[in-house]
Amino acid sequence: MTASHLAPAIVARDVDEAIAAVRERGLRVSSARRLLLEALFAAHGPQTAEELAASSGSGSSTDPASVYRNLERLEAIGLVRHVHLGHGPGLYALANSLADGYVVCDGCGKRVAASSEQLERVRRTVREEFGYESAFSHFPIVGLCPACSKGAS
Amino acid sequence: MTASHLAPAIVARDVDEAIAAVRERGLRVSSARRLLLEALFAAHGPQTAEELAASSGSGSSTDPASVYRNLERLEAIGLVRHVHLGHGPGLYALANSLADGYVVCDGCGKRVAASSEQLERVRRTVREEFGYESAFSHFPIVGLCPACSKGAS
DNA sequence: TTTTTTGCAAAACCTTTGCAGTTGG
DNA sequence: CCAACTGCAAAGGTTTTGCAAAAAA
Repeated sequence: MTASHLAPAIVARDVDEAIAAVRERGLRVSSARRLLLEALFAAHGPQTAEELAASSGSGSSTDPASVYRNLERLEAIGLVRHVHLGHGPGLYALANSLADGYVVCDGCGKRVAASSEQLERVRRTVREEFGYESAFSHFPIVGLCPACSKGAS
Repeated sequence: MTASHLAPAIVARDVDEAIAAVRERGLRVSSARRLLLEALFAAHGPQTAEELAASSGSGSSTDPASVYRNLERLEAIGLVRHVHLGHGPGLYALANSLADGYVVCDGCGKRVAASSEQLERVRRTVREEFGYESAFSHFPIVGLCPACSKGAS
């Protein structure tokens, strides 16, 4: 319903469940992988690969190349997703912790995570108007927040 | 109404009007600038900086650095806008030729330019649901087109 | 003449790739 | 043991920046 050509999202409650899912798909559980999963579970919002690399390991961080490769593989199996909320690097999160969508203010940069209920009406309107099954989890809805709208003409 | 923190869009019907606008804002009319404007007027859809650099000048192309600097300046005064329709480089177009929004299919990549009338209802729904004045001219609406929706479960 | 703009070169930034060595199963 | 995975180094693609020379006003 929110899907696409991506692998269906895997729901993993904790690192152990995620590790089990990784093993189930025939991937190995290396320590870099485990550390990345821990970093993803510890994260509060979507993170850059660099941030995840830094928090993968206490002191010693995982090499960025491995982080990118692992994010790619975990995304391929449906455990991870990434978003682009602006001009910077992509942001990664566990598929089941990623908001259904994001709304960002073009004026002040404020980001709001949108619930599936809030998005339902937007999706319906898009469906009726364009015939597309839309999702706002890869690119956000961009606009002006109430405060910034007032400032503009 | 579709605006943001960006300069209001300048409407220029042809290269001469654009050049006049450039001069009015105190910018100079160099030949690189003129060639870029010609390329923008000749373009059929939004173009990458590289494409614009290549079509700026017959045989001799303008240096990419100058193209980027000029696109930035022209965007700052409201003559140009840019869009991100996917993972590639940004796409640039004259502000008054850019569609009000874009809808792209996550499955087959098909891109549809959306009219302001079609987007009006989407914008209203977003306004009611989130209080934001949204625009889909910087990031597109992403989803599955009718054909690709059928293919998916 | 003064200020803007250009081209070139170099760097910055984010991400991917090749490869030889290591590790998980 | 063997395939998968790692770190390192190098490269790729896009965009930015510094600077001296050239061009616009």
